[in-house]
Amino acid sequence: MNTTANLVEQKIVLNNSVSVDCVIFGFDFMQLNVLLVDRVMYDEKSGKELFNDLTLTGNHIFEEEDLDEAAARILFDLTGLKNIYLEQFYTFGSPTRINRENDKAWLAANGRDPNHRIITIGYYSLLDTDKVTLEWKGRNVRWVPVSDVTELAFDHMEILQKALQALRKKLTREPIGFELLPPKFTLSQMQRLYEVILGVTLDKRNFRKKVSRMKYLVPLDEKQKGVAHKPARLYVFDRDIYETTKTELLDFAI
Amino acid sequence: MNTTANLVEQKIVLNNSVSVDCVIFGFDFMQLNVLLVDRVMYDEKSGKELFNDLTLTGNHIFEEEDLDEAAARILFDLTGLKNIYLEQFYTFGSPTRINRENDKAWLAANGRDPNHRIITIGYYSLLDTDKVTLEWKGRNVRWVPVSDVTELAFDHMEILQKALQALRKKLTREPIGFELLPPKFTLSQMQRLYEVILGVTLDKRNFRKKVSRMKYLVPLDEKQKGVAHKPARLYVFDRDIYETTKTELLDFAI
DNA sequence: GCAAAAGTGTTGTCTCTACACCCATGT
DNA sequence: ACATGGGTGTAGAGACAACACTTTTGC
Repeated sequence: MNTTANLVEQKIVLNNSVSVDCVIFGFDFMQLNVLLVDRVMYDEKSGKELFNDLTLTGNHIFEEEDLDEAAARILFDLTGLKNIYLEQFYTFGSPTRINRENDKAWLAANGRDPNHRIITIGYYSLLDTDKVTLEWKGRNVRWVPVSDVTELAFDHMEILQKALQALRKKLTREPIGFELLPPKFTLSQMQRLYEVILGVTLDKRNFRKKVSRMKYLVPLDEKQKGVAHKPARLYVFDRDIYETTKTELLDFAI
Repeated sequence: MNTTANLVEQKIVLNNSVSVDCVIFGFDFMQLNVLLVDRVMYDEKSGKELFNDLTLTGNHIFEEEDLDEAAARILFDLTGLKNIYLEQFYTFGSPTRINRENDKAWLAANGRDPNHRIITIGYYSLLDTDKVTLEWKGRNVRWVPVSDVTELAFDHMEILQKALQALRKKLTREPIGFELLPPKFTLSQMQRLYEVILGVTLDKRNFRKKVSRMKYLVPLDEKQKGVAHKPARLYVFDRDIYETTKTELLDFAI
């Protein structure tokens, strides 16, 4: 869904039947958030508010633009960040994607044909909420804790759920979380990251035992400073070691 | 890519920028095959063969048709089979997907604009080669062992590789292979299935130990008949037990 | 009786879960 | 001195890889 129409006018879009939707997850050590856009619709005559809800962030694809590039552009336009972890997870194209009255009314009011099907390619990304100054902060884009989201416009709730599922599956198999930690981090910070994103609690000793087997997690001779408790050892994530030692898990599950 | 143009004319297609490509894997206990379509192009004047290669199977999406339905229709048109395991795995939309001369010439000769980008949604499916009577058998659709495929038209080699990767990952985590076995099967047949599709060899005793922990694999009081060796016990896959006992693996990997 | 595939057990190593206390620092 | 999070070990259970011989059938 196009929620940033002002940007589209600058270039020729590929066509009006395909878009990219980004599920932008933000992690802040407290909770997992998702970036949502306010959608408000007023009655044309009375000016009365008809509804006020939220959508994911999306946009059209430009000519000469790869799908990944379109997703990265949407992310950049909203956050000013580049080179962020971004992954395609599913494409949504049911002919009945848009069938609620609110959604049809909103499209019609925004100059689009509510009966024209749009296929949208879903991407999710994961970034540090605190590193972002939202371009539209305080206006209509904001972070919402994922656990608070119960309803979204269009079929965006379904897209969000599928994105969350894909993110969690990925995080359990690959080290995609280290961009969210400081370059030097403590094991407690790392544990907290996994707990927040996976929505579980983990045993501290067992977590450390597991982690001590990850060769790409390099302990430093350096400790935290200025904390009112025993200072923790710092670690770094070594991508080179990860790339050279990683092994496919082809062992099949019960 | 549209390789079954005769079918498209019957209905209105959604638009000319989106298609579905199916990577149809066929298993036959000997090897893993993929269904490919011959693509031959002749010189207009001399009638000389310009090239002769292979493509995956694909088609446009009709109005009022869900993406999954489009993929199922392509599969049905080629094999006459319905209710086959089918899964969306990735969407390909690079602006430079089609940039080889052969591909451009072929599109132009088939009345399409070689510079018009088509985004294609990839599905893979998995079925029993022997259960299929190819609708176009002997004409231009045929099974090719996956290991023999080194080159395909367009970006279809990339699509095939990504499909194979997705299939293998899925097979290691979920019981998607039982449609390929007879309703009552032996453990050796099941082991062979995993070996062929994953491209590995497994230890018989360890395989059976693992399998004996899968409660949804129910041993019968019934044995093979008419085989010139010790007859094997037969098993059935119980989907109900699988659904009720399956558990998410959220344990994260090293 | 022979060919062909079925079926079975052990050992050593590793990983998992569950669980409770002392340590180093800032205030 | 106290509050705060850091850091550690064990035991029992289950899973893993490696490895070789006997059994049952059809011919």
